[in-house]
Amino acid sequence: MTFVLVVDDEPHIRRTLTINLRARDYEVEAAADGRSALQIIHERTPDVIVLDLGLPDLDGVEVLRRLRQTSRVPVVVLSARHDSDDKVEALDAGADDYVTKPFGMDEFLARIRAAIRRGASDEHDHFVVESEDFVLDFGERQATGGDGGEIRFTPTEWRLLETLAKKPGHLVTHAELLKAAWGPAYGRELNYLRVYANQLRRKIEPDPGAPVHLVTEPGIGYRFFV
Amino acid sequence: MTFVLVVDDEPHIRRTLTINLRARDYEVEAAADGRSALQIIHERTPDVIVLDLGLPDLDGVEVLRRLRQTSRVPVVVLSARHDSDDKVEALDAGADDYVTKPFGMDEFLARIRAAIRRGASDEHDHFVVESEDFVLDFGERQATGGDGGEIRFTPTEWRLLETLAKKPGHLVTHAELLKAAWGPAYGRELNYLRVYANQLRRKIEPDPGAPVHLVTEPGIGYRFFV
DNA sequence: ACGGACCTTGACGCGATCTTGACGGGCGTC
DNA sequence: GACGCCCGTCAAGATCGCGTCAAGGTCCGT
Repeated sequence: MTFVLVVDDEPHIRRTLTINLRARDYEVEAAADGRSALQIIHERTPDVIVLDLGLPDLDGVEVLRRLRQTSRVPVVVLSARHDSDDKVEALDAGADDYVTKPFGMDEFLARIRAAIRRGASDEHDHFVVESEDFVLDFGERQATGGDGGEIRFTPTEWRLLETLAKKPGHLVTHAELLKAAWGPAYGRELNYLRVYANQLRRKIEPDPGAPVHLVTEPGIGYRFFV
Repeated sequence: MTFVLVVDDEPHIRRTLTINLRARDYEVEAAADGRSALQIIHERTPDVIVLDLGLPDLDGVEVLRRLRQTSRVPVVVLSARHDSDDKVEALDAGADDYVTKPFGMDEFLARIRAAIRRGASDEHDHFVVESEDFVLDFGERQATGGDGGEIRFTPTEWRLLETLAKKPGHLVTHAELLKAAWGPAYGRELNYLRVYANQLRRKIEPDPGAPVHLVTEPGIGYRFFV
């Protein structure tokens, strides 16, 4: 089921969008302000987010920026403002699309479909990785050790592990990992990677001193083996 | 350099967009009809495509459909029609964004940036060189010997090998190799090359004393044979 | 305000890698 | 045959990248 998050402070709009989306068999959750939106996103990443710019607490663009630190979820921005500068700002902050109120429902739904289609490419969200030493369930965000005990990961550790596990056996460069786990603004903080690679190894490697799952490719990046 | 393809039958629009994009340091190519657009795409995939719907030969939506059978390149559709149905059709055919003429250049450029940002899903060049004695996978940075065992190369060795392997059979001069592997400041450190050519031969030549893959051209440079 | 979980940042040691200089051999020229 | 040029070979020292650790700092919920 495709999961859509609608963020708008006007109850009327929230209601209209929710009803129309539910009628198309989307699973919809609604938030009235930025904080609760970020909260929901943290708990469960939506497949697409509909975001109004004029929010009571945080600015919509600010929500977008924070979101983009950690995620690539498609975001369709909604706004009453026709001002071109606002559009530019939102798009550069990481919005995928910008729809001006008032808008036709058909067009809106088509843009949502387009956004979901794009997002679907890199998120095989519900996949599970199993090995002798651990089971990683990326759909449920849950990990089990070889002895059956739960392994706990921090959000950043999990994001790293996920981008590595998406391409088992393949080289993933430093830059790719930093972008995926910390956001597009990070590119040179190699020490972060060293610290986290270390932490991951302690949790998934039988012998962290001689890693077999998380292998480093000197000067380039890392490689994950199931 | 980011490569943008502009497809529009109106010379005036083509010119305006090309000039504005080039001013932002994009590499731009323009096509006036659908067939030549598909031709260009076939030769070299752009990072983003700007596509007008009203083309003289093929319909824009048709171009989009054919394109989407083979590629996921971001496409920004341009149209004079405000009609909602057209938007829906284009978006469902695979467009990433839909901009209605007339539009502000700032907004247009922001949408282009957004499209490029999404499309940049860091896939590296995936060229592979195979011979009896080894397989070199430059996308994965992985090398296998004739016996199936892994061959390990240091970062500098890879850079050298890559610049040589890009032109199999062709002469590559000392200066080219030094610039590619060590940077533009290096040009006279021939001894580096000797040391590394030596190391490479030990790893890829069946008989390092009589090299067949990495051949030296006295006084000029080296030549790589598959 | 307090405490805990998490993220950031700097320092340090070790091993791999790079740099540098020296030496010897093949080849052509004088 | 002697010399110079260019290349291959080797090994020692310098440097770099990585793993490791621990001390703040930040953000959150209680």
